[in-house]
Amino acid sequence: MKQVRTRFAPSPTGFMHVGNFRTGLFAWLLARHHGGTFILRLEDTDKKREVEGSRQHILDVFNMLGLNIDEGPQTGGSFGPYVQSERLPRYKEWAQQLIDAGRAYADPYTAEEVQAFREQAQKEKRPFLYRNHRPENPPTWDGSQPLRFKSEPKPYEWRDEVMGDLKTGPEVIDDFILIKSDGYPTYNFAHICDDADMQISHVIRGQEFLASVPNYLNLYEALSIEPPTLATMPHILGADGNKKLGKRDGAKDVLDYVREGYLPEALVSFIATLGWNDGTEQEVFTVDELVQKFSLGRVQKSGARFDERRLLWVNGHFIRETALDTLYELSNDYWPEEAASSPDYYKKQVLGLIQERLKFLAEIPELTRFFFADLALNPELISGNKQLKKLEQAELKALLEQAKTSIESSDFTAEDLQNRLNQLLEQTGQKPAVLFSLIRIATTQAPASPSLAESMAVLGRDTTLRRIDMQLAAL
RNA sequence: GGCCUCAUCGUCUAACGGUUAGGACACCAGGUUCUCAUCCUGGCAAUAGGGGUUCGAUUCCCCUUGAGGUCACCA
Repeated sequence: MKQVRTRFAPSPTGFMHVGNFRTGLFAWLLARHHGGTFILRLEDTDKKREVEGSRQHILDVFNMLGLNIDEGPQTGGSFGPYVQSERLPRYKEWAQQLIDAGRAYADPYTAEEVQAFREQAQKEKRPFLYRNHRPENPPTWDGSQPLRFKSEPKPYEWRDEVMGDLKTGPEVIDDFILIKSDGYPTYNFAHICDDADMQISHVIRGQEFLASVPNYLNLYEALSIEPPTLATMPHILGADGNKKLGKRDGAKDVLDYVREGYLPEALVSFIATLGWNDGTEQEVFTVDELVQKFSLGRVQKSGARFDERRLLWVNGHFIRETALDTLYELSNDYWPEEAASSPDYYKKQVLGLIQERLKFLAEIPELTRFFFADLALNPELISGNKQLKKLEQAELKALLEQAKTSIESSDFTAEDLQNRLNQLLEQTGQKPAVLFSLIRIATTQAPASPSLAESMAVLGRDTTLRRIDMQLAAL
């Protein structure tokens, strides 16, 4: 089997969303699965749309999600340059080959004239075909006009690794532009040349290119290039509606998820299983498992809706699976301001207590703030508690006093505290829902917290008793 | 409008032509000595419609419907 070389070829026109990224991920997985090479190529032939910083952004995404690039703008490689704007002379050579063979010609029309043809076709409800207006004696191409491909319309049948066997008639083949009047090649031309020059074995791309494939096949023939294996990915759709996921309708930057504390492995597992599965009932995958099991044949043909709730679950799953020490390292940027002066061992204990209820790391502050600072007394926690609101203030106060007495003499290990809490249940005859809620509210002033004994053990004697006193004073 | 693609629970999906159509997320109910979670148990919920082929169709074929893509000097 020939060497597998896949590429991801984004244009640097802004951030990368989940839909874009998945195409890159699948190309990467395919290369890794076959022990091949993964190439990043920047398609920056539209200078008007280029966005400053996109190039770095794309590299950041791959870097942060742990997808290493074998050849690319930053890494280099023996088929460079890997930026299309630096390959202009090469496209001229390919173009000359077509001109010499009589398969390319200068477009003599103005943009307005072509637009008029287009509108005419639209009015007549016909698809627009430039070749219906192909000039009989085109001028010599001097670079100031667009250079067009002289197509040879014919039917095609080809195999797509995802979509299966496809076929079209000659009516979809047209004379598309190879080189624009600004001297830059179009995607349609440049990617064909580059894929050939870079010996790409598999082209993986989105469904929006499916309709253009026959044109590409026509061009491959004209250039005597053996076409690579083609694989078309269905679109990822936005959460609501059926529209392809796009920047306009609020698709989020992949790096935003990273910033919010979604773990790289969770993002990779989730995105990979959006339109791919291994045929078993396995729901989450490590990167190694994906590399081992990935195949284009099991990629879904239909579009998949992006459901953030599932991502949330996958991420929570990975957070719970992660060793505490590792999770603590990852949590570094997410602690609340109040924790600034707290020692590592303390923060790590806190993290251990909230690990199983953490969905993404940016939740750490709201889940842990009371471990680092006394929160203001919140009377609604008691008045709104369906057990506690039934009791008189005096009863609550007496109960809390009694609890304090017992807790005061604890050594503040979680075990001892739990024993004392159990004794208090017997002594007071109260239900846990009453006694524990009261103490929990007093010591945390938070609507939710980890289990009581463990929380108090981490908070320590001074803080626990101080907060109980503050609550007593308010009752 | 032409051409192309797609179609299983709300969502992601599984099912050599033979299954009570399976799993997961979400949701609902119960359990785990307090809250929020985790975990466990149970529940709700799907083959778009119509024709064929076949002993038998989610699966193969045709039509309809619906959704998406494309018809750029954007990719």
